[in-house]
Amino acid sequence: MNPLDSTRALMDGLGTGADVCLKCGSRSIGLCAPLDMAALDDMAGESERHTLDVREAVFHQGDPARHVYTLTEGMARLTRVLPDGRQSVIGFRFAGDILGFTPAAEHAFGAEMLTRGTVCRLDRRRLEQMFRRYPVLERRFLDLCMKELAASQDHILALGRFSAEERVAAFLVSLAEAQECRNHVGPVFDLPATRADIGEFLGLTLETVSRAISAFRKRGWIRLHGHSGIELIDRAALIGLGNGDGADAA
Amino acid sequence: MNPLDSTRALMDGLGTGADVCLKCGSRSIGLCAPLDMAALDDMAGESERHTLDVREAVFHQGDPARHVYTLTEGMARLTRVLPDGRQSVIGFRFAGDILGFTPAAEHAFGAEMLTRGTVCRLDRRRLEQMFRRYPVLERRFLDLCMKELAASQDHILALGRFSAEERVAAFLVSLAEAQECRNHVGPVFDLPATRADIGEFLGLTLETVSRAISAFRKRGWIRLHGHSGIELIDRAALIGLGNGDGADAA
DNA sequence: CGCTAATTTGAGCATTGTCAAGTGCTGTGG
DNA sequence: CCACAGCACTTGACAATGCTCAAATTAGCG
Repeated sequence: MNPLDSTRALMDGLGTGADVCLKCGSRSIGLCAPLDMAALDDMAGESERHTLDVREAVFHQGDPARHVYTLTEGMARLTRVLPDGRQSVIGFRFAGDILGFTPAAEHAFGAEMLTRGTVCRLDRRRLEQMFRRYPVLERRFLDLCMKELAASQDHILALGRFSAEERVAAFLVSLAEAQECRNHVGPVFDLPATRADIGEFLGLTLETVSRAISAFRKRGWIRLHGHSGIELIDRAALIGLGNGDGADAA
Repeated sequence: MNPLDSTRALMDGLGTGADVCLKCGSRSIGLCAPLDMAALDDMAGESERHTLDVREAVFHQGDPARHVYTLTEGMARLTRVLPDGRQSVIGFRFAGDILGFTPAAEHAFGAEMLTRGTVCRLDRRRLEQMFRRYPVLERRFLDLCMKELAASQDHILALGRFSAEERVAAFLVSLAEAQECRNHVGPVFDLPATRADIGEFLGLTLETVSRAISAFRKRGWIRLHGHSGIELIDRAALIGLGNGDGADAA
């Protein structure tokens, strides 16, 4: 593969347009945004592009963490399995997000595609070299990490304090915002995660997720388009539920 | 205050001994571990030490994030309040931990002391200058951030998939390990968090936390020493519950 | 020693999980 | 292009975990 193609792939997938995203507030998503062309060419020589099928794993929990991935196309879920077999979805990732960056020797969770998609793979040792050569890149990682930490804390809040419907509402809104961040057009969003995936993410059973979604549908807040399309009709209502700005507010 | 005193305070509080902690695996806790003496002196000139009382706030949710704090003594809780008044404890922090570092303009959560203690306060702009002068410091922040992120994901797993008793067991074990990391001696650990604090952290009510602790006591797994002392008699049993290594394991 | 706050414990109830059966996409093969 | 098979989803009835409300008990602190 031509190294420059790989660079373009990274840039395209990462959505490195000059515009500021109105929803997520960041100047751009993805890893390489702060690098100039010379640095990008430098980096591109080291990265490989891979295409993955639905339900295919990017890496497994426990794998040696030899690479860092950038999801350039598609949607993935991060899963963690407990010793007794219980599984949990830690989070979802979209085009432009980084997968599998860790200072640990092994991946603490697995990553599987929910759609067909592509990833850019970069050797971890090479990334460390890049850090030394382009310090701005390390700062980029730190900022992304902090942002992810903030998102994790939001999720902790949701799991600890929100009812089933509140969690599902918050999830739907954040899914819509994530897709709007990535230049989605039209009122219908992709929902490639199954009810089971959503349930494992929100700490609910798939039946409870289904009931919540049905309830929203019956209230006219959403409309379903087949199994993988969803339209938010009354987003304000969903946000009201999902923000913890409940009716019991003083 | 003498700048060098402040440096010592940082070093002491951060537990920067040369030994590797057997429990948490890191070479040392705290911020300044990788800096040499010259850098420490440089940094010390910028930091201020503060003593705080029980239940006093280090900073509030929504405050402009002008400073970064190092908790040098005592235990603190991080809290987040929702618009409707529901509150959640995001986490607990101990001597050596960093508080309030964020790239955002405002603190997304508040920090309050659970015990009397001291913090070292460093201006955020000065910290950014330190990053440029000592790049190793930025890497230190990145590693700490990744570690915290991993801890958050563990917590997400616990909130989403663990029963009440499993969560309380995991909390007690992690509390014990945190104190052992910080050179605690003897079998009795401090438990300055109230049942309500623990409940808000674990997504449970204080009554449910109390029932779980009572159950452990009746099984002989723990012994209470007043309201703020706890002794783990059968740690293996608690770990078995709290690891998700349940009885249903194959 | 007495006051206050934290904790413990109990009883009833609500939300969510479990189990089960039925419906409707979606994609594949004829 | 259509029929069928498989999977995801929906819905219902019941059970259980954890919450709510209430009262009693204990620890800590002056």
